[in-house]
Amino acid sequence: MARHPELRGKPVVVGGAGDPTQRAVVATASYEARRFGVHSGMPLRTAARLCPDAVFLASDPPAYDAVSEVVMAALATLPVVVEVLGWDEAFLGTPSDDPEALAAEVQQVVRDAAGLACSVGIGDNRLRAKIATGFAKPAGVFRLTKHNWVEVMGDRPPDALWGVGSRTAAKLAAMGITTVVGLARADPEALAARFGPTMGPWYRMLAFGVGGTEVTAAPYVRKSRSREVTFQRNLTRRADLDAEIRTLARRVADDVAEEGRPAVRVAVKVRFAPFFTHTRSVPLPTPTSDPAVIERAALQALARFSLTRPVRLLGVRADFPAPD
DNA sequence: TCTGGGGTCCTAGGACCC
DNA sequence: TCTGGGGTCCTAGGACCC
Repeated sequence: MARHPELRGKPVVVGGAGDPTQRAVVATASYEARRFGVHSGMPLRTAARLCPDAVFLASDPPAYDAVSEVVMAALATLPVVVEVLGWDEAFLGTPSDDPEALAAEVQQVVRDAAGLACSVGIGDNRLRAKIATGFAKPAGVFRLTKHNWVEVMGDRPPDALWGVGSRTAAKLAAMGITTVVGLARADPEALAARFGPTMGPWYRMLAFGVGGTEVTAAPYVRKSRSREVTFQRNLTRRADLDAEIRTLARRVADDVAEEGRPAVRVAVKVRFAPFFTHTRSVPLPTPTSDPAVIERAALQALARFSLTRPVRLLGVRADFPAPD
């Protein structure tokens, strides 16, 4: 909307190359488009069917990188600890007697710096602040704390919680758990038996609204770098697969070099038609950033697959050593 | 001819060791 | 003529998030 004011008020869908006949998904959509049922993650093709009059725009990551930097730099001028979460989100950590006033200040600072509106969620921990942000949209402010947690969240489905997705929600439903309150009252032993000793009890804690409060400005240390590509037409020839893996491996090697730390493992991801995804990985004999070694390892990993079905996606990932 | 790209974390099974 | 118990490491897959 900032780049194309003439599109304000119209249904706009952003994703892929902006061509709804291609294999790609919706990155984001204007509220006008959402009214037709369009949402993030939906195939562009489907979006075009639901909303044929929508304007389709290509995703432009370099532009979002640049604007994101402007926004995050603006947030850094505030008397808070800023923890960046991605292109368009950050935790701001601070005690405050008047968080709504601070939220208004945040919105003003972002508007001045980037000409963008934003939503602010206020919470007494990270989980509640994060969930509150959803209720603040569009461009509003919402406060979620222990005082209104049950009232706001109690009757909602468990996947309203940050960390519970559709798969877990379905498993919970099969156990008879269909609300946040129901999850809070669930038997921890039963949850541990179903989801493991870490995840089971953790889901129940989420239902109580329990979450960490620390916000850190410590620099982000990546644990892996990866590149992947979905082909517009499935690949079947082995020579084509090898060539694509070489290209991806070289891009990953560039990323590893940029990281300034050697990689210890290389993994290859293959998505077969219609949609089965498998991975194979090989440890590197010694930590390295050498593009030739990374490329050879990727080809080795690819060779471990039985490549009989058509391939719709290939990916290469390099892992960095785990911290001591 | 539905289903992106870039990440993180947890789980489970097998190998291996004492 | 039946094959323990405990531990660690490696690997692949699943789930989730932006």
